[in-house]
Amino acid sequence: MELRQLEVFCRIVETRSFSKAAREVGLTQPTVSAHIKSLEEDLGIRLLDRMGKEALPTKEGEVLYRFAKRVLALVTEAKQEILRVRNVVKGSIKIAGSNIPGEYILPGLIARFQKRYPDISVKLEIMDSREVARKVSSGEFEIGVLGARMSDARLEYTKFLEDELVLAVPPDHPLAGQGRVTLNRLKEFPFVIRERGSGTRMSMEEMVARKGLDPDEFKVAVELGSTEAVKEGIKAGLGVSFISRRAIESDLKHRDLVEVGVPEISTKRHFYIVTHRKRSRSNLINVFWDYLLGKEEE
Amino acid sequence: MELRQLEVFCRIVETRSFSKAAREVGLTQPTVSAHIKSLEEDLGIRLLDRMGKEALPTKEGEVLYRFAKRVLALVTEAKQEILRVRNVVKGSIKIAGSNIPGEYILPGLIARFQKRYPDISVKLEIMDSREVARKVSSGEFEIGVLGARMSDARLEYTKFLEDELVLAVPPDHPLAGQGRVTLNRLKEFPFVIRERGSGTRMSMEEMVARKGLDPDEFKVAVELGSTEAVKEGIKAGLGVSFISRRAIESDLKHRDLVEVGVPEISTKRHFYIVTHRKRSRSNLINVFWDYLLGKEEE
DNA sequence: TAAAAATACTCCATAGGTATTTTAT
DNA sequence: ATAAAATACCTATGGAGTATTTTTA
Repeated sequence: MELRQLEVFCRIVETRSFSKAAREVGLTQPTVSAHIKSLEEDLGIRLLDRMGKEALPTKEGEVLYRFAKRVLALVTEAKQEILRVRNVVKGSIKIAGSNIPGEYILPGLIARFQKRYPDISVKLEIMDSREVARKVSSGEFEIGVLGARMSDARLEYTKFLEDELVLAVPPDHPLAGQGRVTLNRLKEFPFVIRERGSGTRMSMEEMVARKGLDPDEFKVAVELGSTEAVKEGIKAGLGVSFISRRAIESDLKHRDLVEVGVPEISTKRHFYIVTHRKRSRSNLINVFWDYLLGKEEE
Repeated sequence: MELRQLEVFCRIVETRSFSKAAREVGLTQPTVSAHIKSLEEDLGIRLLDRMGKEALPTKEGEVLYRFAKRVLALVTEAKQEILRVRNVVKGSIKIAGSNIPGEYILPGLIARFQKRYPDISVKLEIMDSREVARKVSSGEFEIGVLGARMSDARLEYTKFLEDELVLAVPPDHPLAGQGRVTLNRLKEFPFVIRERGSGTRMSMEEMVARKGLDPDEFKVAVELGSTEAVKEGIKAGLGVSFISRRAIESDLKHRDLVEVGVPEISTKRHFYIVTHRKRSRSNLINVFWDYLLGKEEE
């Protein structure tokens, strides 16, 4: 059974004529005859009584007609709905955000985004950068924002905002009064660091690696699973750490933490928007994507 | 857009794989790929994101999936319903009956028929024989019962019960005491006759025509549109008439009318079941048809 | 006779296949 | 390396046409 056949069939029932139906659907009469023959053979039942002047549906034909009309209407509706959905800016977006962007950057951006697009609901889930990458890669999330590129050929990264990793120490720390420190000297002090999978951790390791040093040369006092935990760890005197300036702005202001420069290394890093290379972006995601990048330029 | 394509598409969405879907619908993977390609080109939109390991529907694909499932379910339902309807003995039958069968024969038969098939509702419409033929010919009725064959190549007649036309006169009529009369003598008496289109009228005319007489040789006092009207006309002394024995049984018994024999002519006639030669008989009609002919044999 | 449907046929698009390549994990 | 999808290519079915015949009003 084919849709074209159903269309032809319906037209015949409506016009009571093969020839008229043929004209109306833009086919020739023999083609229409063939369609009906094929349909009747397919169902194993006579659908139309050809009564010379007019063709009338049999009992079974009447049943088919009712169903066929519904089927054809559904197909038409589906096509319209598909076209409509393409341009619609209404629905919901799921974003995977790593710790720093998810806690210090995205909430504000999303709040403003929702003011501009009140019909789009946004859901943000926070996890570490490795998870962000994994879940975008697997298709669970369409879009993510994270603090380091995770190597995965399926992923496409777009540079987002710039960030700076600051060496933060407690106010009573030996380095607190010095303002700056060499990398070599730093090795003497225990560190509080994030888990593997954290973008901050990765950026940190890259920074020292670029100077030819092995991250393992540094002393690790404790490994913690979130930015806030690391901050508290530093304040408690467990050690020092590189940490996003965005996460400790108020701490620096209140001198709960003190920044120490490390002139040898570049402490800049980027956040990235990550999407799946092979996944088509929905209209909604495009709107959000454009919004994020627009904000960056401001 | 074709139904096969929709089926393949749904299977891919469900299995998240072209190959698995291909196996499940009994096609090869390249064929499945081609179907999706064709569907996507047809709609002008990407429906599935091929993400290596798994294929996920796009936003538009999700919309199509929901519609496609409904369409396919409808088609399945339609097929089942068509098969079901073929064997069902439930529904309604419309019968066109001419005056004599409609008033004196069918009501009783239909009453017994409905006891045997309580799920079949029967509607009987009474009209003269010509109308019965016309309405079956035009397809308005599937079946009719009438008192004379109307020439119409589209119609198929099946002999039904036998009937007899009786020359009926009022009790005070000159012929009433004689028991029999010659055709020639009959020409002296005015007739009450049915309208053209009546089976009784046609049978009557055929009877005399078979004897080489012109029906116009008889005197027509008045032409009336129903059997009952003719009966009343005879009783009122307007004239005599040939009339179905079935219609005047009680009148003869009570001597409200008197039968006069006309030995020269055969007064037998048949009723007929009439259907359209080219119209397929529904199951219901077949059941009724069989019932009628079964009754006749009893 | 005129109009409608069926039939016969031709043509070609495409659904289907197999074999192979490309791509992604 | 393996598995999936895409591509290339071939075949045959059947959808579409034209021309004609058959049927019926």
